[in-house]
Amino acid sequence: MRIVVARCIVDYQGKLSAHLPEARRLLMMKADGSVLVHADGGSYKPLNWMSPPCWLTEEPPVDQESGELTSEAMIWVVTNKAGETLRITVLDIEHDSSHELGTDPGLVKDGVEAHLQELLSQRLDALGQGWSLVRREYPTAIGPVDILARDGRGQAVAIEIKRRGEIDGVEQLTRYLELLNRDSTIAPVRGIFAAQAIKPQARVLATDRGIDCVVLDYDELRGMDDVSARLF
Amino acid sequence: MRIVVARCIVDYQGKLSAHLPEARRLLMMKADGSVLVHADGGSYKPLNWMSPPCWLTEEPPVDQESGELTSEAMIWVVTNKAGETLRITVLDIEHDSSHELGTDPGLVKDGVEAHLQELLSQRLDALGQGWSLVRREYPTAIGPVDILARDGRGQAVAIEIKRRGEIDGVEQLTRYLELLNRDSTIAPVRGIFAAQAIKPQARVLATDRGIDCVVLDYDELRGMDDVSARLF
DNA sequence: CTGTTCATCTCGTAA
DNA sequence: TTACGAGGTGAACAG
Repeated sequence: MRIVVARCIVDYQGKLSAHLPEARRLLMMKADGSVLVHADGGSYKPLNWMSPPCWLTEEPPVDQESGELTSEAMIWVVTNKAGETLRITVLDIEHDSSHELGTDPGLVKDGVEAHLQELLSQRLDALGQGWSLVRREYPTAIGPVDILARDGRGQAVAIEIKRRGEIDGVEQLTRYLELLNRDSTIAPVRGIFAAQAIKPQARVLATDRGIDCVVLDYDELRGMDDVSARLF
Repeated sequence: MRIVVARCIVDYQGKLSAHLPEARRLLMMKADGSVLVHADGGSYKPLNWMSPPCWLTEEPPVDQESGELTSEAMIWVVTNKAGETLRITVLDIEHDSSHELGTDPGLVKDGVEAHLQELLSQRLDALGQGWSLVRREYPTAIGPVDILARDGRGQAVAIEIKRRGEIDGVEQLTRYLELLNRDSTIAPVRGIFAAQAIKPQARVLATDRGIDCVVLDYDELRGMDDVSARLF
């Protein structure tokens, strides 16, 4: 990885056009050819970048009109297969170093949506007494339903789980319910939209369609003994 | 901005748990307190990070069990208001430098959805003869429709514009049409789904619902003289 | 290979 | 401040 701190001008031409006026920035060239342009603020997203696979070439600092050499140190041009280009005009370099990092062993995660699904499928009693799991990832023609269960009265229930409950999730569950209710062997099927947090508009849409909303508490699901409130 | 290249172990505890085993990585500390941990590959997303506002403190390298100093150089602890923490155990430092970058003038973009909407509203003649704009961002109870227009026969048309036409865009337009068609002053309203590219499944769903699909050509809309083909 | 879904999404913008 | 939608979304996973 090569790290450069320099005054620079950056132009991206591709899916859109983007231009960065002259300023001092951090330029990161990774081993896979990708390039990142970072400012001293903002979050993890670079101001501008080129994703791999891509290739970096260096253009001589020739003025496009006069054809003469300019005072600029160099122009880096990064291109990918789709023809998108990132042009970095480097005006002066404050720091330049290269480092051998090797391949990274990678990130280990815990607590994503898959875990919520696993937990809830094991704790259907959190939804009410007598609930039973039919199966996780219950297949339909348009994709798998997160959980198919039966409630205390034996009626089929399709459960869609999200970390954050937004309108898209309600649409998704609606499509599943429409399909499942055509299947006479399990119809009628009702829906539950379960998430760690549910946006108001998503709740309104769900309610309008007769879908129940449930807010999941990760810690409560994880705790084996204490489920503070039955939902049904 | 401080740039450090070092062997390190990283642990994040917050919205989820994440762990990075020991390896050599680039650590970026920005002026706003945010920290990024980058490997020499992957795209622009860091392996691990903490977004601002947050604060970095340094812990002495004390072993948690024995209470004695360990051989580790130091532990950086980054915390935010929500109590999420990023702990970086720095084992040895290969590079360490600080740079004054100043505030960045920022990015200038061109070619996003807003431009498409602006262009199309000015070039409704690209859809057919005699079309007229009612208004952009036509308000409904569930949000504004991108464009409301009238076609050559005076019928109302709701146009939803996306850069990439996917299934949720069709769902969105469907909801608008349902609402608009309850309004007797403008009903019947038909729909047009306009995008630079439309995914096959989105096209199927749109067609099934009687919504016309239009592929927008950015350059063609921008050009004043030449509209190669009328769409209706 | 395409298509779909998740994300510590990030980021803008409007109410 | 919060809520919502777009993104050069990226990244993982299934078909």
